[in-house]
Amino acid sequence: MRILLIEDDTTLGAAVRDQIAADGQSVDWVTRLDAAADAMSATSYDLLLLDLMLPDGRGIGFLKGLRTRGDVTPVIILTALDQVSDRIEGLNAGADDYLVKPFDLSELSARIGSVARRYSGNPNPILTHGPLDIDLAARSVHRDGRHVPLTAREWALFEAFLARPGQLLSKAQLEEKLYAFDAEVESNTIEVHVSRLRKKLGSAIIETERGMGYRLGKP
Amino acid sequence: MRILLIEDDTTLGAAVRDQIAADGQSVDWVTRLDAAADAMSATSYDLLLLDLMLPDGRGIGFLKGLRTRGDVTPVIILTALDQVSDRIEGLNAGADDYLVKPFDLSELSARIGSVARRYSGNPNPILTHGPLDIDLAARSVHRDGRHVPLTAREWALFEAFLARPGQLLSKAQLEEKLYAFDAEVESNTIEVHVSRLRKKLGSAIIETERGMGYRLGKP
DNA sequence: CGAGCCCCTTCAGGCTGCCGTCAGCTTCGC
DNA sequence: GCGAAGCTGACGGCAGCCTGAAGGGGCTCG
Repeated sequence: MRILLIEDDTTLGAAVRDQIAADGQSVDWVTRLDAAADAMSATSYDLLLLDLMLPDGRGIGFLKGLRTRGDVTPVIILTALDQVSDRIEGLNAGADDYLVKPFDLSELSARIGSVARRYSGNPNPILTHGPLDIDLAARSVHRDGRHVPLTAREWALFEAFLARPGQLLSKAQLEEKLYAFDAEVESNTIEVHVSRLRKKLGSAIIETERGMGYRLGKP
Repeated sequence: MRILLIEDDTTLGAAVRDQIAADGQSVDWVTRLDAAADAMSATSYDLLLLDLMLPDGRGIGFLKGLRTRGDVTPVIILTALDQVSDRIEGLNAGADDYLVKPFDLSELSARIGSVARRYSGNPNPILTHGPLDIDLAARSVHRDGRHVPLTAREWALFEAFLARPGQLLSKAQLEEKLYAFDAEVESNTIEVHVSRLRKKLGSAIIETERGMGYRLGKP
């Protein structure tokens, strides 16, 4: 698999390059967007690792440009900006995943592997939970074999439950998971999203513990 | 798991403390390095969360001091400095992980869980008490392997007993624990809830000390 | 640049079941 | 055996939850 790394921080870049190489992949490393464009016209890559803050522009624009030209090469965003808005912007721009710096190199390997599997035809690991088949990497859920589309918030909420199966999660905890550290929510948003998840995935999927919170139901 | 939080920002500190508590861990929070040293000489902790910039010195020095004295308590660094040099310095000084502010509280939980697992091997600590298996984080109780659902009040009461095993707790103390300061309870609410707990968990679980209060029974 | 669409948040009305209260009974200490 | 303290079944009120609907913001497409 050929990977193009676009990162201007030389220390981090070298570390990432070495990690990928150690995983047995082939890497090209550039530090500017124009160099990235050159490299991509010369070679076809299977995956881009894209820093968002670069000397000659923001990576978001570069990514949007790619997608509007119909390029579907998988992209993982590397960013120090860990505002939720930036992640959402990145994903909306067509990124497949993101990593917030600083990150573990092993985590990087895992995400690369996940994206690679998604595009290589090898099936991702599928969780099954009752009538549900969940592909975490592809962010897709099937209910009785039928694909159920989830919105961003719904997926985030569902993921929070999947991460701690059977554990009780208070509304406060779920809000922390869905919103930024400082975000203020002053209504029953969580209830509404839980309600929508139940409607889509089945009413038994999430159990209510009155006065305490919610938990993932038994399969 | 006992966690010591060393952080001088009161807003962030309170948020972190609440998150950890919500995860079912026990937290002590200090704002200075000398207070941290005091706390550590008084108690043994399973994990330190260490801010690097503190009113009475840099956390790095504190951490190095710990390690040279042979202390191997896991340390997660919390820092606003997201320079690579600082991370490397922190890790070289003997930190096990780091979090760059601002960070998601859920991410904090994940890292704590990861360190905890690395050092204990258990995903969630399970207390056993006679026929009961208690998972504080998940807020679940199993009796002879069967899940016993508790309501909010029942859980709060049960937690109060678990926090002080074997210790006598007066009805007044329990009321304080269950209700806000200004609470007015003018009946036998505690008796009723104790009765309900006994019915669910077994009659031996809570012993009555006539005229004095209640205590958790022996396993 | 405007229209249309989708998603998210907010709100309100309705419902469920938890909790506090009470009463009658049991247990305990003396 | 007597009084006080504790136990527990029953029940109504209301806090907490559910959900349909509406409004607004952002994105896409023409």
